[in-house]
Amino acid sequence: MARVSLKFLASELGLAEGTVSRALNDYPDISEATRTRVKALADQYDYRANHSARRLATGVAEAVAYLMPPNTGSISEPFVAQLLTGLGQSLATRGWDLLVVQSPSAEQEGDAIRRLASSGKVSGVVLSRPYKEDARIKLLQEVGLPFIVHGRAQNYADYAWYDVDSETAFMDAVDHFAMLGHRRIGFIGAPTYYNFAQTRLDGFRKGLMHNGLPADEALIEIGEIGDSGGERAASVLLSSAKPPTAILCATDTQAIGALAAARARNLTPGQDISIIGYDGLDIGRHTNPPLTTMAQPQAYSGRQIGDMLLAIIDGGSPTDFQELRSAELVRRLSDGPLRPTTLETNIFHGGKK
Amino acid sequence: MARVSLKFLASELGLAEGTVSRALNDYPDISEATRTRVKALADQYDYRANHSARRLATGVAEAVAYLMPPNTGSISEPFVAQLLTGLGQSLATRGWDLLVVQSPSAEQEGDAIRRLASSGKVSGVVLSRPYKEDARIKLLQEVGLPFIVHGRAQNYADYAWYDVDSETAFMDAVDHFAMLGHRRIGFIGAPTYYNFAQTRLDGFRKGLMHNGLPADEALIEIGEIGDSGGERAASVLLSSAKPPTAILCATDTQAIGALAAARARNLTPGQDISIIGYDGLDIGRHTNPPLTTMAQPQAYSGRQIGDMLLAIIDGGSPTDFQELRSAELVRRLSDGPLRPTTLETNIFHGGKK
DNA sequence: CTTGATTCCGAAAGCGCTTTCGGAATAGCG
DNA sequence: CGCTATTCCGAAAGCGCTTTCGGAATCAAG
Repeated sequence: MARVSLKFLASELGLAEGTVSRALNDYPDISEATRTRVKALADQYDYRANHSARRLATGVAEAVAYLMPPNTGSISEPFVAQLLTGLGQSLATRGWDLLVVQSPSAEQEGDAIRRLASSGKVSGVVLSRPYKEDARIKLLQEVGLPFIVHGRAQNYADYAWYDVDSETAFMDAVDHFAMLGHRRIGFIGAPTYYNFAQTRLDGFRKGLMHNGLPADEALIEIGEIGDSGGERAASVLLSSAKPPTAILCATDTQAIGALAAARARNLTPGQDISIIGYDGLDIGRHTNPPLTTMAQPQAYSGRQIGDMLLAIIDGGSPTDFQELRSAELVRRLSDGPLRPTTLETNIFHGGKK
Repeated sequence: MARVSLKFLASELGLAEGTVSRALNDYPDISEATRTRVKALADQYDYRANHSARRLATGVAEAVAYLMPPNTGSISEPFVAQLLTGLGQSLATRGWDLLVVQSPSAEQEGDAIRRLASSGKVSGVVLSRPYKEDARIKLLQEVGLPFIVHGRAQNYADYAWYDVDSETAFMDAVDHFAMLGHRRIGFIGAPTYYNFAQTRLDGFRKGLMHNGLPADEALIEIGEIGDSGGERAASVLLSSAKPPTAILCATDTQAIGALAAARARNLTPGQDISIIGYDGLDIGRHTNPPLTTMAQPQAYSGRQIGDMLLAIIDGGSPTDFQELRSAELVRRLSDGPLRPTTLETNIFHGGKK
């Protein structure tokens, strides 16, 4: 079944190429009769306009790129597939394509973006997991490529983004811990060049303040994203002189690692120590114990982000497309009220010393 | 920074467009002097050939599509991101693009493929998770689009594929269980329209035979992919009159669900009952208890698949690219030797009845 | 039946690039 | 120094589609 061209259809129909094209694209200056005649034959031959030719002629790429976050790997990517699915659905409503682009290293992301812009391959870009100061955002603005950020950078006034309010979520989580009686609350964060990491840390600090708790820097530990990062950070926290009785983690995967670290010390999470994560990963239901977490609504985020990007490409003002969703606490079994355990008494001794 | 065209470069250099093009593409009939002159200016203007125009002129798409498996969602997709990363790396060596395409439903996948083929958007396709009888494969062959299958369908003689030998893996797993003394071994499978599901079931059966164990259909339960499917299937198995003492699961996510089902019955996996999964998901290290699994080497599968597909597109014979890797048992804590527990005695009673 | 409006389609000019072909300029040779 | 071989570049023809423009045919109105 060889590829059929416009020219072929035209000759077959005894029409000019231009006429066939206009018929197919529903131009008003084509009679209903020939329009249906043309479309029928096109269907019959399963004709599909060559995309490159179409793009060349119209000048619109009809495609969008998703910039794959660098350092992709490990458990932390369950959301990538979900996001791509949603994005794809959104684009499919127009028959647009979804490109996945990645750069070999973080340094070369600028090149990748520049290449995208100057090759005209795509009409828009989705950027994930921005840094605090994100050069990519500035670059996208410079080259004038429409884009939307999944997350926010430190200043987020003048571009489009879709984000979850993790700052509030972390304040709420501290409230939750405080309500359970915890006063020594630890925090496992991610590298703060990621803006989300900074935001969550800020939320944690505000939460402490809001509950009249002292900010003890010794209770804050930064680790890599992922379970092993969380495990290491939790080990540090738990082996300190005055370990926390509750730990808040910047990501679920870190929290999962923290659970392991706690158990390795014969502490039962949910009883001897409380641990809460953030993300709402499904897998948290099956950890030991099931992980309490702040779930972000990511089911339809892909679709939403796609729709927003398309609107911007259509000429919408980026600043009209800034959407902040909120996360909600999903209680499972890794948190619980403060109770005087061996750990606690140790702490009290320490405190009295 | 407006987009710069060949024409602009040509006029700027006082050369003909064709000459500039050939200089850029390293044609031998261009003097070294002008070649460097041209390239310098191109660099200066950050020139990048318009891809659509180039594709139109050369006729090669310089892009490859990944067909996103339908029903994507839940935990089962950690590998998608990994695969895409690897694929992208492979394609990047040539500057080719990676398209992600999905169809709204399984029925419409044929249309999606036909559209891909007749629009000339891509020069090749990666197909994941084939069905036993996979119409998509036949279709791809008909339309003459180069492709490679990640996995295999029932007959797999005449196309390219990259797969892991799960049949042998499942035989090995049965051996393992038998060595631990188990004789009532259950199996939780996936829907057998997926060929991998059939393969694994076959491996299980062969394993039983190899160990002289009877094939008891009551010990085989098919469930959906995913944790809840596994949980349901395990519940059925465990609440039967003669429950198994060991369960083999077609996927890790099902096994994770099975762990939950066992614990819900106050059975401790690894002691009262043995459970083994397949996939080697990282997350298995954090389940309760950590999941013993047969790990497939998927770290570089994406790169490998990409390289194979490119070779085929270059004219290689698809049948020269069929690669079978093997999985290996990763013992964690969800399996153990058969021991007479409450469960066992129940079984013996049942058996004597 | 003529005139001005409409309706519908053909023709042609690109979109930005590649690639073939031929010819001018240069080099190599006796 | 004349002649053939090379080297290097210009010109032009597409690739398959879109879109503007103008004109032929049809229509309604006078």
